[in-house]
Amino acid sequence: MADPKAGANPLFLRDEDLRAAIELLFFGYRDFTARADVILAKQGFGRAHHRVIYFVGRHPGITVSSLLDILGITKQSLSRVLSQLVRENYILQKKGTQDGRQRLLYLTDKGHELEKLLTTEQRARIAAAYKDAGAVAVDGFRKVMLGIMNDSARRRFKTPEK
Amino acid sequence: MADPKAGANPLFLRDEDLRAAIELLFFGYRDFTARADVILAKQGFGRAHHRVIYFVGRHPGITVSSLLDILGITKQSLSRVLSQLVRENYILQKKGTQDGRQRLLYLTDKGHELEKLLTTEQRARIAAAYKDAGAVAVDGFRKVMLGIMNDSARRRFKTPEK
DNA sequence: ACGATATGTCAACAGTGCTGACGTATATGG
DNA sequence: CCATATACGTCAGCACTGTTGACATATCGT
Repeated sequence: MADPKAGANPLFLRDEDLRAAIELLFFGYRDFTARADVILAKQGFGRAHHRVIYFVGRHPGITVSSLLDILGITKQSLSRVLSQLVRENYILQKKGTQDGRQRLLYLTDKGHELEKLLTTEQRARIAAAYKDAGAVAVDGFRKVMLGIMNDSARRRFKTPEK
Repeated sequence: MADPKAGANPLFLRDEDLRAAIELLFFGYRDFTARADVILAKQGFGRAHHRVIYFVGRHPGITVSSLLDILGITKQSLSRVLSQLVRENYILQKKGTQDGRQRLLYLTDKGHELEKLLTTEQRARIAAAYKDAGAVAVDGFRKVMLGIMNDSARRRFKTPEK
């Protein structure tokens, strides 16, 4: 694009720029998830399984309700994939010690293995894109993505959760 | 197991940074599409309908096979939503003049209306995020998203296609 | 003891991918 | 002109994932 979109007039957003952004998100997200989808299909799993595996790996001991908050789906939808993952020994449930109603979720070794298999390619893809783009671009990417998401999701990134 | 972060990655890319990127994409994309999904649901449509509406609006006169290339789905999947959109008068098909086998796709007025309704909020969301982030960040966002997507998709952005 | 909360489950339905199998119209090369 | 390839459409069936609605059980807190 030989167009002066930056510089003197940085806030002037043409329709073309907005359309481009929509498409960057569409193609980027599609290609980002495509490889993992293939691996999942071979195991009889889908993207929902991946998300559960991912976030349980990310937050060991997470409760079912926290996981529901993160995923933004109904408990019935989660139950379908979660119970399958527990049954097939990818995820372990432990009764909460403070609150016995809770079922704390952990990856088993088998679960860790699958998580690694699934996200290795995704991490490599991100790492390569980050490296090519450079540190300043990475910071810009973060800023824009944070701006796109809802407040509730943005808060996850603002407050260090560990 | 608890901490494989620093060390392996050049350019200071910690495991934490890569995980954050994965989550930025997940939450960003999820929230980006959520509002449009609600509007679509009210019409008995889904995200697939939106994509068809969007890309036909973007490329008036596009052929079915080009649309298939862009969407990356099978013709049977496309047919289901496309024939519905044609039947309900959102999209118009014209027989190709050079090649009579082709069915060139156009939005009807009704189609344009729906497209506008669907993407107005998305554009506003992008515009707000872009404004907050600033021109430098926008450029970085573009760079990273281009780096994440596959070559074939990236080419759509490199070569100005109109 | 009682109401609220955390979780699980059964059932039905919708949307959107997929594969496989055909069918028609049109273009193109020999 | 004919044979083959291409563009498009469609029927059928299956899988995954989201939804709503209705219940059920265990546990917590008062």
